[in-house]
Amino acid sequence: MKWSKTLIQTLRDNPQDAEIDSHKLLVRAGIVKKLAGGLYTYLPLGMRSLKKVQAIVRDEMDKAGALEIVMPILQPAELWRTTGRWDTMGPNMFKLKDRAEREAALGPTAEEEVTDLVKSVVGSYRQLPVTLYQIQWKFRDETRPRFGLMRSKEFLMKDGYSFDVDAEAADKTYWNMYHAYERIFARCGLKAVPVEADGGDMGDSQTHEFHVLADAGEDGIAFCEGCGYAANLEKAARKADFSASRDGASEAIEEVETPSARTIEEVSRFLGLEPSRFVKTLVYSADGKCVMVSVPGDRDVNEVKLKRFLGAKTLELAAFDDVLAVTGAEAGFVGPVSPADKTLRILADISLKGAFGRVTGANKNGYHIKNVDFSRDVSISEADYSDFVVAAAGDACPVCGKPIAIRRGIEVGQVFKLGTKYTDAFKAVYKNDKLEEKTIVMGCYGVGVSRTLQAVIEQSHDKDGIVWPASVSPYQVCICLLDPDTPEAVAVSDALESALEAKGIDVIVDDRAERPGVKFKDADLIGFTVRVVVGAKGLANGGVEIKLRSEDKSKTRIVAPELAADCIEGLLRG
RNA sequence: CGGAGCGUAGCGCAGUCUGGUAGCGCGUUUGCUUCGGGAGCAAAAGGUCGAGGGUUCAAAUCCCUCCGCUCCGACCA
Repeated sequence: MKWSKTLIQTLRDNPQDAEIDSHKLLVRAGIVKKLAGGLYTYLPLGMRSLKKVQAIVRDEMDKAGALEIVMPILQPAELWRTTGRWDTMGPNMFKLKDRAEREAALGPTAEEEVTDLVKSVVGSYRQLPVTLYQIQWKFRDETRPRFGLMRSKEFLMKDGYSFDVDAEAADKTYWNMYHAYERIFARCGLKAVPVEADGGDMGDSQTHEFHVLADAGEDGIAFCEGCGYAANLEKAARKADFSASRDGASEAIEEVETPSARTIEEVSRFLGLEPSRFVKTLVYSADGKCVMVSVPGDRDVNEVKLKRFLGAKTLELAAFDDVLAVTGAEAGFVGPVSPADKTLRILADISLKGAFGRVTGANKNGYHIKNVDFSRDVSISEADYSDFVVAAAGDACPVCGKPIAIRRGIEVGQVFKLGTKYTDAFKAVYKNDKLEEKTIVMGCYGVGVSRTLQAVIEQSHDKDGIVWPASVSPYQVCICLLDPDTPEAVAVSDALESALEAKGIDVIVDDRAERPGVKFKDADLIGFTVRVVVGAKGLANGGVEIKLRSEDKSKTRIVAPELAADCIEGLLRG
């Protein structure tokens, strides 16, 4: 392909609406162009890379035994009402009506659609297991689209769904997909790490997210250098540290006036004590019923853990009036010691078990209590002490006890055991060899294809631009033809282009009437894996100049034109 | 949805406070000179100043309403 025949627009300046490097580079290199917030056009270069990511995903899914299909983006509302998600997904779905007032949604995912399909097609254990997948545009009405392709309203996703006879078979399928995912991301040139995650509304389901570590990532991940434990912060557990709980002696309770000091920060400054001496107490409404939870003053409540512990469908901070009613005080002065409502269930973080010498709210506006002893002053049942805080750097790893670190990650994929949540709702059953009806056991597997593209850039760029891995580079080779008016140079370039194409290597020839500097800058910005310079000066020196984008200028190889194609092939292979 | 900022040529911006001819850099087009890391000179094209309304002799500028974009937060099977 000749540069002059394609459509490439590069920009010198960073777009004013881009924040992170990969987003700036996507735009500057002419990979994508924004149409509106969260909506992007893939320009010719971007389309090429996107197709390469798709091809890798498709290849690995096929090798793993999955079958490709395509399902409609426009999904009837009835499907979603069957599982109740028409309402629970609520505003995250783009909903619309046709001229006959029939409701539908632009698919944000396709569990309902695929389960409905399988229910009608599969009836026998002989047809199982089966895994179906599609690479299809998905739509989510994000409250805040961000960072280019990282969180957009419309994005390309590979979504796969497995159907097995029982949990044991589903487990095998799960790990089969897990390993396929490891290969997919490795082939895209990404270092993606699988991390344990919370199953959310799916209950106790097992799930792993695949994360690309990057400061720009939106998710927090707890890591243990010691044993390799990795978990999403929503899920990450810790070995509770009791040391801070038991310093000092247990003294008599003492009420102190703390007017207008509500936050831990304010009260600790007011009383001149470390935040860790305090107990932070919040009142939540779980499925409409109030519950109180206490955690160390320097920690945050992990609502996902709390919700899971309670088995609640909904969990939110209790309304102002409810807090007053159950505790007798306004938020800021509540505590676990004798709240107004004697039937109020009180939970506390495991690290507070047996703790004394603590400061809590007094359930009386303007007052706190000192010297609280949890085993003496607080009425919490044994079972209601659990892990309710967000893991933090330095916490003890739940597996090996070494201190954990917190990193940021971009979630590029997730594998998930769904159990029978959807097959129950749709009554998707099969008959076993004894003619008994059994419910199909499901799993689902997602790859954010467009997000993966950006994750590659986020993980692989330098000050000059993108550094594409060969597998997803829009063109693997860029020939900078410095003298497009010199027949000898053109002949060398054309011959090399043909030789590379004959080897199945895609190549773009920069044949523009631009100065060398412009071509070098653009080649670096777009980041083609291999750069070849064909110019009169080089040819006089004995050949063409070949270098990897990832290499320094000093590594440039000068190679005779007839040997160049083989040399490049070798570089791309490895 | 709450808080903050922004909207002027394809891109990046100045001009707005203090109303009076719409500007700069990059890019684009043409010509000449250049030519190994974003060249120089000369000429040119390109704008409903986000939209609508109001005030005024006069509005990019002041007032009102709306729309869009970005960031922080909440949210995220």
